[in-house]
Amino acid sequence: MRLSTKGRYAVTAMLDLAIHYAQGPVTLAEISESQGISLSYLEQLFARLRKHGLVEGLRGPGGGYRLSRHPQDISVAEVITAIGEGIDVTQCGGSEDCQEGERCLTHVLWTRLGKEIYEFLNGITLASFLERDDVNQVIRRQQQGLNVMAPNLNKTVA
Amino acid sequence: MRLSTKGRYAVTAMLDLAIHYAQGPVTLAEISESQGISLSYLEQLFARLRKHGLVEGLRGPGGGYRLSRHPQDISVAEVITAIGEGIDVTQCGGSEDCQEGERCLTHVLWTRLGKEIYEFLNGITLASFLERDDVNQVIRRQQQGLNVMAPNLNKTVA
DNA sequence: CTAATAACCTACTAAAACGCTCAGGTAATA
DNA sequence: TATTACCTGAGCGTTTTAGTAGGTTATTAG
Repeated sequence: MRLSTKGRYAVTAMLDLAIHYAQGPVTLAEISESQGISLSYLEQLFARLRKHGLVEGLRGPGGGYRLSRHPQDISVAEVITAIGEGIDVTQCGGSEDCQEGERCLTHVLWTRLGKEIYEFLNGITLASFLERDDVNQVIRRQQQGLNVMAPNLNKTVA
Repeated sequence: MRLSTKGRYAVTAMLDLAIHYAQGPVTLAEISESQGISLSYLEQLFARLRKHGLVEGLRGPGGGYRLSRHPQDISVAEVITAIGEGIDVTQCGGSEDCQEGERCLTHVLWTRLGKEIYEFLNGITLASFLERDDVNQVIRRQQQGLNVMAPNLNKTVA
């Protein structure tokens, strides 16, 4: 479980897709401009998100990216682990071959904590996060006059 | 809120101190050997932990490091933020000067999530973590014949 | 059909962070 | 006074970060 700016980019970009979930695909150029992230960098991040089946890209004019699953079914943990491929491996090999000394203790302690953090983030879905009062307020303020998407998050789109 | 190997080192080292809390100071050399971390690197990490008032060093023969507060009163979040000084600052300055566009949205979204993660890790103290059944079992297995510290975690030491 | 669009792919790069080593301090205790 | 152990800083190789550059495919609007 690694956590850095890279993860922030990925999560906020995914939230962007979630916000416009009912309004068709979003281009990376739009995300790039609105969030101030380099386009090519976004492409690299989305390549990983695509490989992990979180998004799908539609080519050509009118194309862009959209979530391949419902915002309810994508957790923050999934997004973060998708972009951080070389996940933390503890020094003692990884699984079984450490039994003596405290090195094994270190291993147990950290994997326990890491698992806990993962479970926590896995409980937060894109939809659940956007539905929170304070978050929803900001989104609504940004979309004055536009279609508010929040109510649409709860029904499946054909 | 950043999370990497560096944080793992700090947290596991602090847990080490917590385990031996009732048994006097622990030298960095011991931690270095038992956990397989470079001594000088440990010294650098502990310099930061000390600056944040989490540990105190005792010089001279028989010296070492010990927690400056009770394991109950030190959270995992504190340890991680102590060693990661250059904490994540969002691009839009940090606080107030972003009001237009979605950049502000990004800001709000991530700080909200980051705060949540912090609160979660802040709820886990060194003591509470060590008291868990599965963790405690491993510790006990390591300390066969030695003084088991777990019961001591609940009472203050003079 | 054609031209514009936007995903997709590969390689490269400057800067930062990471993990560590080395060399030398300074302070406290036996 | 000698040992122990904290403390500091400089430097170094590697990895990650964040971004650039330049291309190719696929799709669609005109």
